[in-house]
Amino acid sequence: MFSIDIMSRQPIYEQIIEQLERYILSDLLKPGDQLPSVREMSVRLSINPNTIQKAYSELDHRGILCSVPGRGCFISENAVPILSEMRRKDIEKLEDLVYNLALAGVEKEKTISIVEKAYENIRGQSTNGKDGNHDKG
Amino acid sequence: MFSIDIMSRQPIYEQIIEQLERYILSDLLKPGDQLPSVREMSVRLSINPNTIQKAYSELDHRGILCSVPGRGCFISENAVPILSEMRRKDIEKLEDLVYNLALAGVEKEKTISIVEKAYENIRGQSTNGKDGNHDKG
Amino acid sequence: MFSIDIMSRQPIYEQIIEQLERYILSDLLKPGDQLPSVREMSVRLSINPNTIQKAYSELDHRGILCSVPGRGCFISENAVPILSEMRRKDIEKLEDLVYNLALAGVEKEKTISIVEKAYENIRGQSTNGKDGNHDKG
Amino acid sequence: MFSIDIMSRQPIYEQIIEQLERYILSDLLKPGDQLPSVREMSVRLSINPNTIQKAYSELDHRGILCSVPGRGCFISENAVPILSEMRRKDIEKLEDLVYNLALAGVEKEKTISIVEKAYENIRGQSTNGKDGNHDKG
DNA sequence: GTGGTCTAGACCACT
DNA sequence: GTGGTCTAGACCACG
Repeated sequence: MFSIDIMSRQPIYEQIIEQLERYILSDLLKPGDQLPSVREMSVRLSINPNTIQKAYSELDHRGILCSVPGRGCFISENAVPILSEMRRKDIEKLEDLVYNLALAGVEKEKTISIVEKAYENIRGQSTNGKDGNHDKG
Repeated sequence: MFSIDIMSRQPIYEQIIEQLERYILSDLLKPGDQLPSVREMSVRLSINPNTIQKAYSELDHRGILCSVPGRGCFISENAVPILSEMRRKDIEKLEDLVYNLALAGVEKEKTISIVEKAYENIRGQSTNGKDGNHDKG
Repeated sequence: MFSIDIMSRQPIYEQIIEQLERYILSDLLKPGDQLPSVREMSVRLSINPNTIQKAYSELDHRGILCSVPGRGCFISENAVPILSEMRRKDIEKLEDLVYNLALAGVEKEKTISIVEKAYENIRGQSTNGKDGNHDKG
Repeated sequence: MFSIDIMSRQPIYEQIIEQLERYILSDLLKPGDQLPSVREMSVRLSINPNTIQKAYSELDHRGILCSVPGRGCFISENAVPILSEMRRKDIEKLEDLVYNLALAGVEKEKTISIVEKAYENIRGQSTNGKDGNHDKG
C-alpha cells in the first residue's frame, strides 16, 4: 500500500504523509479506520520508527489523524474536509507551475490536455501507484 | 529586480536561480548580457557573497551562464533552449499537482480557468512581480 | 586511502573528486558502498567540512554518488558507466599532450613505451599509490 | 597567428604562452625573431595589455624571451632547448592521463593509435590551429 | 575590479 | 548521527 523512495530528495516522512492523504481523499482510507502501528509500519517499510512517528505526529497535529495512546492511530472524522481545504492551497502552486511552463514555451493546449488527462485518471481509478511530487524536499 | 524571501524554506540560492531563469525565459535577460557581479548582487540583496556565488556557479554548470574569472558572468548563448528543455520536465509536477487538486474536489473547470489565466498573464506582460513558490513542501 | 596536497594549484575538492573517481573506476569503491561522512572525511584529511561537502555535492550532481540527507552518501549504481563515458573525453587531452611531447622532441617509441607501462600498471595491481597530477598547469 | 578563446577556463595569458611556445618549438618563430609589441598584441587580440605583459614577463622569466627595454621582445637564443626540457616534464602528465584512460576502459590499441596519429600530424604539418589543452586553468 | 577556493563556525531538517 | 545551507571573512589568480 505504501511505496517509499529512499533515494528521493523528498523526506521519507513527507512521502508517507503524502500517500496517506491521498488514500484518505480517494476514500481508500475512511474516517475511523485504524492505521498500522508505528512499529508495524517501520518494519513493513524498513524505515526508522522515528520517521514513521514524525509522519503520524504531523498528521495528528493537522487534525487528520487521532492518535489514542495505548490503542492506536485512527483517521479523524473530519479528515476529508480538512484535507480538501489544505489541498486547495495547491492552487497557488499550480499558478506558478503553469506560469513557468508558459514561459518555457509549452503551448496552452498541451497544458490543458494534461489537466484533462489527470481528471480522467481520477475518474477511472480511485488510486494508483503515483507517489506525489518528486520535488526537492 | 530580485526579491528574496529570507524566511522561505526554499534555499536563497535556489530563489536566485529561479528568478534568473525566469528573467531569461521572459527575455528580460538576453544571451551575452552581463550579470551583476557576485559582490554587487550580495550587497543589493543583503546576502552573503558565497550564496550568490553558489547560485551563479550552479547556473554555470547547467550551461545557463558562463562565469569568466576576472571578467564577470554572462548569459550563455544557448541559455533559452537549455531552460526550455529543463522546464518541460515540470510537466510531471503538473500532472501530480492536478491529480491532487482533483482528489481534493477542485472542479476541472476551475483548474482549467487557472491555467488559462496564467497564460493570459504571460501574454499581456513579459514579467510581473511573481517570484515563485515561497514554500517548498 | 586519500592523500591531499595542500600546496597544489589543483583545488582540494577537485583532488578529492579525482581520487574518489579513481577508486570507483578501479573497483575499490563499488556501487552501493557508503562513503565516509562529510565530517569524518574532514577530520581524516584535516580539511574543512565545507570543502568535502563541495566535492561530494559535485559528484552527486554528476550522478556518481547519491547524497541522502540524514543517511549518508552512497556510490550510485551507474557510477562506472558515467565515469567511463566522461573519462573518454580525456582523449582530447591526450592528443594535445602527445602533440606537445612530439614538438619537444620526445621520440615516438619513448611515448608509446610510457603508454604501455601505464597499461601494465593497471593490469598487475587494481590500485596503487598514484594520486593524480599534483600540479595544475 | 594567435587565437584566443576568451570563454575558456584556461587563463588568457597561459593561452598566449602555450601558443608562443608551440610556434617556437615548431620553428615558426626562431631565436632572434622580434615579437609583436605588447600594445600591438593587445590591440590585435582585443585583450588587456596587462594580460599580454604578464605572458611576456613569464616567458622572459623562463628564459624563452629576452625583453629589451625600448627595443622590444626577442626570442632567446636557447629558447628551444629550454622548452624541450620543460616539455619533457609533460611525461608525468602523460602517465597520469593514460592511467586514467586505462581505468576508464579505453583499450591500449586505441590509445596507442592516438599517439601515433599525433606523431603523424607533426610530420605532415609543422603547425596547425590547435591551441593547447582546454584544461581547467 | 572580477570569479573561485577555503576556513571557521553556526543552524536546520532528517534518520 | 547524517547531509545541506548560510554567514563572515580571508586569500588567490586574472584582467
